[in-house]
Parts: sequence; structure tokens; C-alpha cells
Amino acid sequence: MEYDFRKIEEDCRKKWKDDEVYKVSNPEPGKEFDKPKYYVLDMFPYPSGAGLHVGHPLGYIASDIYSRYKRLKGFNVLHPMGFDSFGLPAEQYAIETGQHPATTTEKNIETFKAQLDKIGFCYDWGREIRTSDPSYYKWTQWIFLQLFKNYFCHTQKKALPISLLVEKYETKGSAHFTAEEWKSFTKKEREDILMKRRLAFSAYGEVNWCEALGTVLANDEVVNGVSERGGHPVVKKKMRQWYLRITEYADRLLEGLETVSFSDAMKEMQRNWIGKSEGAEMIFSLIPSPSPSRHLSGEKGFTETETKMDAENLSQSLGTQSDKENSTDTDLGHPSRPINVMMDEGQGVRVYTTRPDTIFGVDFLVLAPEHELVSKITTDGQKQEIENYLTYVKSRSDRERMAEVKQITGCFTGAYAANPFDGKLIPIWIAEYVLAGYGTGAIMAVPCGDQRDFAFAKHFNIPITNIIGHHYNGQEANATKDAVLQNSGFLNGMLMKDAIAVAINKIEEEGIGKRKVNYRMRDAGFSRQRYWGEPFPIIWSDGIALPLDAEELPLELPFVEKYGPGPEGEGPLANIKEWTLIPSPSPRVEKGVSKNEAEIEAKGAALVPKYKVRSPMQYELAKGMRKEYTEAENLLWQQLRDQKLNVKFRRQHPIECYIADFICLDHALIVEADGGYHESEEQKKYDEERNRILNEVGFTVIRFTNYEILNDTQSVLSKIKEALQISRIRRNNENTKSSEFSHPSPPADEGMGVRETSTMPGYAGSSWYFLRYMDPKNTETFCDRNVSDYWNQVDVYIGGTEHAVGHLLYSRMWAKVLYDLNLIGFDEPFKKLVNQGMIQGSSRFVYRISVLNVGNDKPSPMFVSFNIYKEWLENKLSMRNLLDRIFSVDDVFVTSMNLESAEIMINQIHVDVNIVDGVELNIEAFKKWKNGEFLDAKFILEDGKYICGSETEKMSKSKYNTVNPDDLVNKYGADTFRMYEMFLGPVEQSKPWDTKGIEGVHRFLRKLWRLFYDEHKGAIWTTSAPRNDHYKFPSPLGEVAQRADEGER
RNA sequence: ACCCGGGUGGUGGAACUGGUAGACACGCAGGACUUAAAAUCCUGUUCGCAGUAAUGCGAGUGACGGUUCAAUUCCGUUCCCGGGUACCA
Repeated sequence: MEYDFRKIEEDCRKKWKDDEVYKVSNPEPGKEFDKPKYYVLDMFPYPSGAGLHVGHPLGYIASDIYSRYKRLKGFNVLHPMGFDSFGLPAEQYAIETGQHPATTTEKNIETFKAQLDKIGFCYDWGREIRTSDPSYYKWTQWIFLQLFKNYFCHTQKKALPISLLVEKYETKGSAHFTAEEWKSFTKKEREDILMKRRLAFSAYGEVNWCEALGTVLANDEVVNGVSERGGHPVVKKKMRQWYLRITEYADRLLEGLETVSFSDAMKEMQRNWIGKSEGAEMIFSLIPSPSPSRHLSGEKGFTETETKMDAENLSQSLGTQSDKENSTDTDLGHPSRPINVMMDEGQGVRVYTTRPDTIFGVDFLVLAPEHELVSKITTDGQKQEIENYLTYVKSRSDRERMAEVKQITGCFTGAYAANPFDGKLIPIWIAEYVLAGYGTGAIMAVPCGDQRDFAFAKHFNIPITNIIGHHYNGQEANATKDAVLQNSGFLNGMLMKDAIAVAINKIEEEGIGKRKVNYRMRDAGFSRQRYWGEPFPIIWSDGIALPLDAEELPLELPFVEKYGPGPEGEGPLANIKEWTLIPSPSPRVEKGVSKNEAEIEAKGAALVPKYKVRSPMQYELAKGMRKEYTEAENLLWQQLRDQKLNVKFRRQHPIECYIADFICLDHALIVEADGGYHESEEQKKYDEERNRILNEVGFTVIRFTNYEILNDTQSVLSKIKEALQISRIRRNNENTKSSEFSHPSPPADEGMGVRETSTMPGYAGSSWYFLRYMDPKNTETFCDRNVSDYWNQVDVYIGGTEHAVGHLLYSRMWAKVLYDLNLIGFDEPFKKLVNQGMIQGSSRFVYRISVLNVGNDKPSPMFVSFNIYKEWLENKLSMRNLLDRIFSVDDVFVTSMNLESAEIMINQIHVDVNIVDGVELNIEAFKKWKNGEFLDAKFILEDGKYICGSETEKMSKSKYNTVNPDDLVNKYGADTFRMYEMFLGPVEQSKPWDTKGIEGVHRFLRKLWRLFYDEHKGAIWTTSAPRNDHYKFPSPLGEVAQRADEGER
């Protein structure tokens, strides 16, 4: 008998499912579990519309193999799967097609699950989670509230309830105010101060703003300063945003790396991302009226403008800092990063440097264009130039600003500062290579020691001071620390390495500045002006952010008709006034965080939809009708039950004065199965009236004809699923309206609260999902402490390097916060990380010929094989020769005999990799491709074959280089597919996908099968004696499953 | 631009601490079985040159240079490809 993988795999899957072989149980409370635990986790996928491609399963297969191994070794293995189902693509798709993200997401997940199941993974689907499910994001919101209600204590280096801080302020005050002052502050003032300490806080930050689209764009969506869609100009705009104070955890995130087993490359990337550096922050005082001749006489590149500003003017324009909290005292933690203010008493420019030893080599200062001081210090003469420059910079993304270093840009402000040690005059410039977000947003430029400073000085003809003698050759900068300092005042003759400490000490002594540890990492932006994400459980009232109570969670995402941005570029939620406006939230007060609160039971009671029964008669009537059903009704009824929709449908249920065929009360959805008579005009009118009345009482009605139900059951079912999703969201919306919003048009002033209309970013849900798998059904808490103590850290975490910094840092931070709050017992979520390599797509190309001038008007498409194309490209093939070949396959392709004027173009076109075998095009399949667009195509072959060109690119639908695992599994079976993926090479390695070669693996499995299958006895040999009527295979749990061999002999 | 990977036959890859480069597999070629094909089995297969052949000689791990008795491996420079760079997930 042949190796019948279909039957074998089907049998296995069925048995696994029927016996719930992969169901994983948690230990019973108070009992010792007899098996040791092992937690194998995959990075869960974003369910994209393109479905699973062959890159996804690589890591999943590896972890699956490992899970099975561990299970056989006697461990209780947790190996779950779920979906990271919030995100931009679904929303983008919704904007384009009008389909609700909930619907498309649901559909995509179904596809993914079906695909995953075919590959035969041992997941316990009972533990599946979806980040977009309210029962899940309820807890995402809840954790956000913990972040909001706690602050980072610098003495204990951990998160503590903000109530403790309030207590401290009330009794002792702080470095900035006394307890009495605190008490005298208004509520708003106090809240503003507290906001500067919360782990989740709100502040103003810059976003990419596209006026034409009226929306905020991701960096990805901005190309060369214009929007990717439509090419509209994009500028920076300040908007209120939410942030996570991840910078407070920088040191602990660094230390934590020592305790986990990640690859060195991964740790290195995270360290670089955090970018801890030690140096000094110091102040260069401004010189109100410099005499440029002293330092700059006759230099080119400077505008000749004299600074007109006098001292009085200057100090006035610099102003005084009215808001104490804007100062950068450490007690107040990091200043809100994106709006870093670097001023100090209005005296000068605060710069950060890691090389204070080079202080005497400073030839100019450079401010970030966004720097607060820019507008204040610019001299009248430079104003126009600076303004032009700022306009230019506004249109450029951070990445562009860093990437194009060859293109040096900058502008002189006209102002000068003094070197704090020798008083040397230093011009102040602005340039895009200095980023506002890093350090103080201002640098001291040392051209002889820093390449970028050097290039800048050369470009603008700024004289360069050499402080490192022969180490500097005048041609390029030298960043050495081994030089002996010259021209460096009190540092002269010192080795730079040693001078660093000396310089810092001196700087501190003289009060010029202080030692400072700096991080490249910024606080994490946590709000998005988008729809498809977790809504913030926050209400704004009089400028104060008020958290919802835990009992009010989840705050469900309301239904929207349109996904466009709000009036001021807010998220789409801002358009739903009835959702956004909340009457009198004044009684709300923020409660202290306590464990009790965490355990408060969720608001459970299901909201009962509005319906009433007219008379008992109707019930009797309905009962009777239930017995007389049509074929279509019966089929649909069976299907609705079989589909496990997790909702309860009733048949022939009376609503108002009607009896509905099928009804789901929870979702307020009615499904009608109509016979042929519904086609009549009279009946139609009646049906419409009926629909209208049912709609009025809050039900959605969808109708199908009996014919549809019988002949296209699947699409009927999927329409029902879709309707369930939408009606559910709509119903929630209704409830929101009726329960929380009682006035139809509330006065939008005093006492009104406004919901936060931003939503959380994609990484919110994925920052803690590994905890939810442990206890996915818990309605009391995000994860029971006993359960998380048992499963503890993820033992092996498998996923791609693309998440090296983002996701992995965020989830590590969340774990640390939850640990600080004593909600979990470990502060590193992942013990070991394995990075699977990326599977790139391997694209294939065909080459289409067109002849201009003398060609046939409507020729059949013609394609030339790769090597001939290559010869043509390299000018090794004459026009005559090519034309001859063209004639040989199609003698009317070129019409005129006057070939002198012919012009030949050959275009490279992506072709679906699935119709190419290796590099050889399957011509028949190609003709059928794209609905027969190339049905009558002609081909110029080489050696009787059409050879395609190839290139390695990212796997993407538009490049036709995605390979769907389904096809491979159907053709060769899951075992072959899994084995082939593992045979591609080490999991950690990136490699382009190529399907050729899978045959070999399949052949191997067939050989293996033959080795154990006895042709004559028709049985599989087990490790024990051969049996005649059974074949055996060990189940993953160790027992031996037996199955009668029904194999054909 | 910066950070992190990677580059070895026609292909995927192997070579563990510097010690016979190309394991294993795909593909290809030849052969056996077969009326034939498929399947299966056997043999060969880095490239170039010479030889009927066994075999011999030379080159060879992106490129250039260095350290070493010896380099895919260590060092320097450089080119190319992939990932990340904070609103793609």
C-alpha cells in the first residue's frame, strides 16, 4: 500500500480532536501537580488578509516539535496559540472596502486557524486568545490603568501607587514645593504634577500630520515628506498623546538582559536601543552682543549680519520659566521626552556630551530645529533664512534626516554662546542631524573628533580647532580617546581617556553643568489616532484625565460607520459624539490601587435586549410551527448548531407580533428563511414593514431564500457570522447610548466629560498575552496569581528578529511593572528566546516584448525566456536576431517590413511563483493565470523551455511570491511540509523560500513508510511484534492508539 | 546614516576551539528494472585543464589586503543582500 498521508493525517487529527489529546490543564488549587511545567510560546500572528504564508509556520513547526518532545518527556507543556488581531491593515482595508474590521478580522482568523490545523499543530485551542476580543482587552485596559495609577519610585527603583506620592506631597512636599503649597494648588495643578510621574502619562508630542488627508500618518506612510497615499505634503504637528514611561525602567531592562538567554545579537540590539551613555550636561551661556571679528573675521559662509540683540532684549525674549515642573530635576523624573525643554533659568544652551574632554575643541553649537530656543535667539537678520530652513525640516521624517548625511543642511541663527572655560565665542547653528528627541536636543560640535561635525564645519566653512595634534590630519575627524590633548587649557598634556573624568569634575566644581546618564531610548508613544485598537479607559474632564473604574471595563470599541479621522485629526472615535461625551463625571475620583480593586468582579450581567411577547397564544403557535419545518430551515438549524458559534439561536421565537424563524437574543439578530412566495410584491411590502418594526425594537433582520440556504450554505453561514459581529457591536453601542448617555444633546461645557478618542497601539495587547494563555477564561482577574506562579516564565519563546526591540522591550517592561505591583512573581517574561530566520520570498519574472513603431496594433502578448533577455540586455543579441526569433513564433507580431525604425522594449513582470517549477515556467498554467489575460501568449523559448528570472524580495501578495502552505499540505501532506521546512536549514537562519526540493523530502517519507509497512501482511510494524489487523502509532501523550487498518489491499 | 545579521557548488546547506572545504539532501547526468512511462534501485556530480582510464595538475568559501606552518573560521578595508530605526505587525 502506498503512503496514504491523507488518510493517516486525517485519522490523527480526528483522534486528537475527539480525545482532546492536547488539552492542557492547570493545577487544581491547593494540589501539587505531578508533572513539571514547560511553557513553549510562539509569537502569535497578526491575522492578515493574505492568510498564512510559508514563513509563519517555520517557528511554529519548530516549537511544535519541541513541545511534543517535552510532552513525551513527561512535562505538562503549555503550547498555546492566538491572534494579535488589532492593527492598521484591517482598518485600512475597512477604509477601502467599507467592511468592518471586526468582520474581516474574524474571517481572517478562521482562515488562519483552518490553515494551522491542517499542518497538525498540537495547540490547545481552548486557550486561544484574540487581542481584539473585549474579554481580552478588558484586561489590557485594566493593566493600562495600573500603569496610570502607579509611578516609578527612584529610591526603591520600582513602581508604587501614586497615592503614596500624593501622601508624600501632602505631608512633606517635594523639592519644588512645600506641603502647604501642594495643598494650595488647584486640582488641575496637582493632577498636572502627578501626570509627570505616572507610568502611563499624557503629554504633547509630535506626529506626522497630513492636512490633505486630515489625519496622522505612520512613518511608514510617509515617503519623501509626502503621504504614501496621494502624495500630499506631511508636516510635524503637536498633539496630545499617551506615553509609557519605559525610560524609568531602562536600567532594569539592561540588568534583566543578564538573566535571560537571548542571543548576543539580540541583547546587543536591545542595549543599543536603550543606548545608555554616561557623560555631562552643561550650559553654554549666550553672548548677547558678540564681536564676531574676534573669532570669525572674514570667514565665508556666514551672513555678514551683526546681531542686533542687546542683553535686555535677549533675556526678555528668553522669558522666565513659569512652570516649575518643566525643569528637569530628577525628582520629577524624565521630562516628557518629545517636548524636551532644555532651558535653565534663561541663561544659555544646555548640551549633552559623552566627551567632555573635548570641550576646548568646540567650534560651534548645533540645536535641533525644533529646539525651543531657536525662535528666541535668532537674530533679525537670520530670521528669514531660519524660517525657510524650518519649513524644509518640518517636511522631513526623522529617518530621512538621519539617512541622508551626505546632504548637509543647516542654518546659522546669528547668535553666539561662550565656551564656559575660555570664553571663546561659539556660533550657534541649527541642523537637521541633531534630533530634538535625544539628549537635550543640542550638541557641542567638535569637528576634529566627530565625523558629522567635521563634515558640517567643512561644508559651512567653519574654522576647526585641533586639540589632538597629529591624530587629526585635516582630512577627516578622528574619534580617538588615545590622543594627548593640546590647545585645551587646563586639560593640556592629558590623555583624553583620563581627561574625561577630570573635565567632568571641573564642570561640576564650577557649576557649569553636571554628570549625567543619558538614554537614547525615549518614552514609548502609546496612543494612535486610529479606530481598530483598544479604547482608553479614560475620561477627560476640565483637562484632567480620569480613569474608569475597573467595574466599567471593558470599555468596548463602539461601532462606527466611517473610519475617517476626527475633526482635529483625532481618531475616528471622535466622530461619535454620543459615545465621546459623558455627562457629569464629577463624582468620579481616582481610587487608590489596591489588590481588592484588582479582584473586584467584572460587571457581568448580560444586557437584556428589548423584546416582549404579545400573548401566550403566540408561544403555542410558535411551538406548533417548530414541528413543521422546511428542508431549508432544518439544514440551517443543524448548521447553526454545528458551527459552534458560541451564541444561542432559537427557532420560531415570538418577537413583538411576529414569529421569527431563527433568532439570537444576545446579539439581537433575526435570520429569516423565505420560501418562493416572498418574491411577490405584496409579500415584499409586508416583509419590509415587518423589518422596520423589528428594527425599531432593536433587532437586525437578515433574509435568505430557501434556495440560497440549500445551495450555498457556506456563504449563508458566513453572512450570518458577519451579521452577528456587527449587530453585537451595534448593540453595545446602543447600550452605551442608553445607559451612559441620557441627554440627547448635552451641553458641552461645565461638568461634561469627554472620552479619550485615541486608541492603544498594536503592541498593547501583545505586551502581556503570554500571561493570558495561562488562565484565558478568568473573568475575575487578568491571570490568577497561583496559575502564573505555576506556569511562570515562558521557557522557550520563538519568533522573528523583527520584534527584537519593540515588542520584546515593551513586554519586558510590562512584566516588570506587574512584578513590582506584586501581580506576578517574575520580572522577566521570557527565559529563553530563539530567533527564527525570516523566510523571504523568491520572486519570478517573465519578460514581455513589445515592438514600437512597426508592431502589430493588437499583438498577442509575447514573452522571451530569461537568458535571451539577458543577452539582449547586455547587447550581445542583435536586433535582427531577436526579430528573427519573434517571427519564428508569430509572423504578424511585427507588421511593417521597414524594420529600421523598429524599437523593442522588454518589460520585466512578476509572475506567480506557484506556476513556476524552479525557474521553468509552466506555460499552460501561465496561460490560465489572471483569468486568462495571457491566454494566447507566445513564447520565445530556450532549449524548449521558458526560463524565468528570479530575485529575493520580501514575501508579499503584490509580488506574487507568496506560497500558501495549504497547497503544499494538500499535495504532500503535513509531515512532508513540516519536515521540509525543518530541512531548509537552521531555524535561526534567514533564507528565501523555494518549493523545489520538497519532492525529495516526500520521497524520503515514502521510503520510511515502506520500511515499516509490510506489503504482504498489510500492517505497520511497531516496535513490538507485527500485528496483522492493527497498526499502531504512539500518541503524543505516550499511550498507544490502536486503529483497525481499513487500508485497501 | 546608525544598530544587528548574512554572503561557501546548478540549489538548500555542512565543516563544533584555526587543521583533508563542499557532510546530508535537492537537482542534473548515466545505468538497472520495464514493451514503455511513472515509481524504485545503483553510479557519478565544485570548477578548469590534461588523460582511454585509474588519476594528475591548477583554482576555489562576495572582493582586496594582513596575521599564521595552516584561514570559510582571526584582524583590517570594501562591495552586495536581509532585518530594525520608535504610528506595519
